[in-house]
Amino acid sequence: MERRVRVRFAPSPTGALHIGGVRTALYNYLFARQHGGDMLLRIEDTDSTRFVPGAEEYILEALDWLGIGIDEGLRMNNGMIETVGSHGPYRQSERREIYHTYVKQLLDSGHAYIAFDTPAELDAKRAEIPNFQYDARTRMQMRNSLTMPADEVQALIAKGEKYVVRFKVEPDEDVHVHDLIRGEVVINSNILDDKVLYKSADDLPTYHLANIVDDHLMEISHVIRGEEWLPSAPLHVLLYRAFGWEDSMPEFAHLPLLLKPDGNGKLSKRDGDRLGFPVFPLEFHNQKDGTVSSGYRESGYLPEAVINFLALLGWHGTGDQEMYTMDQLIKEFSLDRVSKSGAKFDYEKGKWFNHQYLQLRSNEELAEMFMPVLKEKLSTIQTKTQSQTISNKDAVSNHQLAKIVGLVKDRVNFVPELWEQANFFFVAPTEYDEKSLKKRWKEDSPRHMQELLALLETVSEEDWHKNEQMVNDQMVNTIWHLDKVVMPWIAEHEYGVGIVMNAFRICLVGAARGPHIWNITDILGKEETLRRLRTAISALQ
RNA sequence: GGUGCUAUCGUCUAGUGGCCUAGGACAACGGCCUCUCACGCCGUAAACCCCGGUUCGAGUCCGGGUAGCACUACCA
Repeated sequence: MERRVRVRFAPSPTGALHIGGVRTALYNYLFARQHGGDMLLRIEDTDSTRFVPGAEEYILEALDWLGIGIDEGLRMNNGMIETVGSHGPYRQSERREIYHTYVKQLLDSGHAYIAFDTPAELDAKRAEIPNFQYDARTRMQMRNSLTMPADEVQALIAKGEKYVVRFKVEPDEDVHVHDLIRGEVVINSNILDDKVLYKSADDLPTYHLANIVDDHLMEISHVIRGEEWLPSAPLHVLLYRAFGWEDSMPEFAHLPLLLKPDGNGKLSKRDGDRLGFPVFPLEFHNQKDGTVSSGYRESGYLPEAVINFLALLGWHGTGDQEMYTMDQLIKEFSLDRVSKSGAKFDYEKGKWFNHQYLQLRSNEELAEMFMPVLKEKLSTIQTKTQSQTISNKDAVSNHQLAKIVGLVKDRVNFVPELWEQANFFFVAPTEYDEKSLKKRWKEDSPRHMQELLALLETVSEEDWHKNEQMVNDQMVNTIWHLDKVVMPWIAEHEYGVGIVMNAFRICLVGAARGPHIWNITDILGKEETLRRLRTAISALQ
């Protein structure tokens, strides 16, 4: 019988969603879509002490931004959280009643017991016995319903004494876990401890119990999660068995971890701060500890680039293809092509992906994304210099901005970088790059510029922007009218083309950089070009 | 310490016993293009953790080392 594919992403609202978690969500999503199944989102908030306000919204918004769609459970819809599906509630904190039933079932069937040991007592035990483990060897020395008379247990509970329910792990049994990525994993139950399943202190189960109960009730067919869960997978198998659900137990797939780019170990929040790149999809303001974490979205990343980048960190298709759309990923993804070993987070590759996807966007789209950045930059300059340097009237038209963006986009990886590449279009140079001057500003340059100024003054406003496209050998060459004016003049006086043009460039840009000079003069216009020329001539005497 | 997982260029990876003189991509380096800086294009350098075994033949299978990582909570 073919079981309907139902997978879930079950984050904990303890802060911003880590990029590794995003990848787990992505793989779940790809798997669900490929099999025409359901992608669920469930919130695992069974640790009341670690709850962070806003984390849930953050997680849902991040997935929404990335295009990782949710079919059931909690999801974001136009900025509002909505719940869909008939297997709810989808927040574990709202499922207390359900867990009570199953805790009782385990207690009644003898698969679990009640324990009263306080944290302090447990600590003492750990200090006393090296490698202490609460299990078959030690549980009879502890304060629990296995060692105490039933009426005493009832009395303590009635008194309001805090207790936990522990899973009774049978010793010396080889537990087999079939993993879709790693094959058969066998672990002896002796190394498992009697895990806490439920704590009366906050009337909530722990992850292990809630996870099994929910996956069963929500009819999850495949559990795709990080490798850090592999060691507890045998416990989960035992739990399914204790409930009598082994026949409908989901399949497991444990994903390799995302590692630090330098050194070793799991990628952590700290690494982002330390190495200067985001480890979260969106910027997050943690209300609990007041920290702010940078995000991919705010850093100028395109969601499709983040998806592509993440997809290839631990998975690879059959060929040499690197660029994948979400639809292609859905088609090509397969768990047996997921690597077994951890992947160091290659931030440089991420930048490259963003560059690729940026080039695929239209100039108009990029201009729209760049507009807020531009406005902000211009306003800070304006306040700093009392608007002396703003040369381009007040507003830049969308059309004009798209044109500018088109000239420089191939040299940036991120939208905000457009400013560094295009700032001279909006602000006249106030100083001239020393290195460029040293190399390109010659003794004759002031005289050359003087003559060039005179020459350019003769060009009509109309001719200034004129150009024609020459097509030959599939190459499109733009011949500008100004080119036809200036080049003969250079040739006639036997000036060096490089010498004149570079000096001219410095006058307009302030440095030896930027797109083709006639593109610059076109955008700047005659008036502004000549003004910058005059300013430079007097400044660089 | 215990248990488990993993091991190909600096990084992500292709490789499922002969197609491997180990392929691609990022990064690095060099060249070309060019009025500049970039982009782009072309090229260079760069890896099978070690030791055994199986086999006519091993990066690929097996065993043992070694190393890295994860887990070892009334966290998830």
